[in-house]
Amino acid sequence: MGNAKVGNDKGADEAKPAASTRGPGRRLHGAVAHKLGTAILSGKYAPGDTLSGEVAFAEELEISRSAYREAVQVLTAKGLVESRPKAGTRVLPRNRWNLLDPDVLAWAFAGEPDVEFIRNLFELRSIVEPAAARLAAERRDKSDIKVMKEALAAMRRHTVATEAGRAADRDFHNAILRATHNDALMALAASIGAAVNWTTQFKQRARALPRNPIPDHVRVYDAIAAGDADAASDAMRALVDLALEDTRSSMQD
Amino acid sequence: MGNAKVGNDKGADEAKPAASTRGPGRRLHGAVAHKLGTAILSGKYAPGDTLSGEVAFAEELEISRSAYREAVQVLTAKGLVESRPKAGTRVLPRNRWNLLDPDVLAWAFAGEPDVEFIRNLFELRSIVEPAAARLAAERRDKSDIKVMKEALAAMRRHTVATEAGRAADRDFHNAILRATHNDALMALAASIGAAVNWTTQFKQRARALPRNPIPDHVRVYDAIAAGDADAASDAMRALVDLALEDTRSSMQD
DNA sequence: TCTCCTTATTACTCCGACATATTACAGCGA
DNA sequence: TCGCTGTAATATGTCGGAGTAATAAGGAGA
Repeated sequence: MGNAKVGNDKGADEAKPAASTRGPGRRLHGAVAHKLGTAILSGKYAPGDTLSGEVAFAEELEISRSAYREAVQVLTAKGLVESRPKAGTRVLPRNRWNLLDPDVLAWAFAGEPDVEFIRNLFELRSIVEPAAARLAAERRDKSDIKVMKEALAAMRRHTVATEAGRAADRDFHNAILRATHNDALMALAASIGAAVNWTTQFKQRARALPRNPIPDHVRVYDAIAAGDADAASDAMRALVDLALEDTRSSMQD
Repeated sequence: MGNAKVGNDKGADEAKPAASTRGPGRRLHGAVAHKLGTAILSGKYAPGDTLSGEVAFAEELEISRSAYREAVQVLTAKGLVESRPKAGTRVLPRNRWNLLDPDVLAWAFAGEPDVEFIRNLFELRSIVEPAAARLAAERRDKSDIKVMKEALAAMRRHTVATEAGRAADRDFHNAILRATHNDALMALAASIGAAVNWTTQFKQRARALPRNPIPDHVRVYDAIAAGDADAASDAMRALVDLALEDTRSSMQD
């Protein structure tokens, strides 16, 4: 069989390979992609910067070149970097980034998120969500309403101060997007849901829940359930505007 | 130096490694990702299906496991597939796909695109673009107007029948998104631009340019240049509605 | 019937080498 | 001196194989 041991014997007391967060179900290259992604989004590597060569960087991270390359492929797929022979791997300009990608959003909010970017996300919400609520009011079926009702009940039960409550909030908004029966809009749900989640988390970080969000949500729900498109659109617009106001006031401190 | 030849000697007359489209600047794993991506988007591999194991599939494609794995990482990053030990690599349900990702959109339009999906994309356009035109009218600066003016001139010069004309059309819409000075909206530009491009290509495939799109664009441009937000929004809404109508009529044949 | 454990399968990680593409420079010619 | 062309250096790209770890499935026991 051969006793030639060539595998990864990283030494008996080398501890662990630096990849900080690495639970089960979280692969090594995924952890590295997360590490590099947050580094880029936080500005540690600016657009135009060239990363150290594969060999050097992989060695620095104490991982194999294969794992490093697979991580870079992920970043490339999301438009963050570009690799060319001889030229190296360099960070692309910001307008090439897929900012709506759920992972990229997660990386953006991993550190201290840009205030201007949060404003932009709310502007996107204020465009998409009222229109989505209008369509949902026109097209929702019984099961859509059921999901929204349950999400609303869960929000009431847990409040948005808990993780379960925020998940219910996300579910509520996702249910509206799904009720439009439009795949393209549903794809935005992941992005918008992420924005909803992290911004609410930010709101309550600053001050303890400045306002009860339940009534706003109930108004949206009632309008959609009643099939009143105009009312649904208006109610959702009011909800987003109020959420933006709360978030803005808690960020200006 | 050793004469032990172990590298990739694919035989003298093996032709090429099956990866069909593979130009310079187009890596092997990129080509494989494209191949698999189009296969998934076209429905050749349905959600829930399990791909053959790494070894078997890589062998079938006549590429190394490394290249195959890097391609799969790309698909994973875009939410198309998920890999787990023992379970294999399986196609995720459609609602997990990042349908707004430019590459995914390209793969979706590589074959015969779903008519319903095109309708959904137009619905997204009819939500986002009028709102974007409104913001652009409020925030545009001189350079924004300049870019739009040039794109419009290029459209007039080449007509949308040519590739250069379609590129100008895309540039025009991108310029509007960019004039909002909102990063999140600009990220949508890539997706919407792709939709604009392929749908116009489809329109003229069926019938030779049913209507001159220039006047619609001029109305939008004038309103934005004049800073009239309401007019810009209305003009853009009309433009998208007319484009949808043209596309729909050319698809129903 | 249910839970726990064992086992087999599959993806995951590592390694070292060779191939290829692209940049940068040097030499040459106009 | 300027511009072009061919050559060499270098980093990414690709390859094959070996060994590890995680998980789903099946079997043993309660």
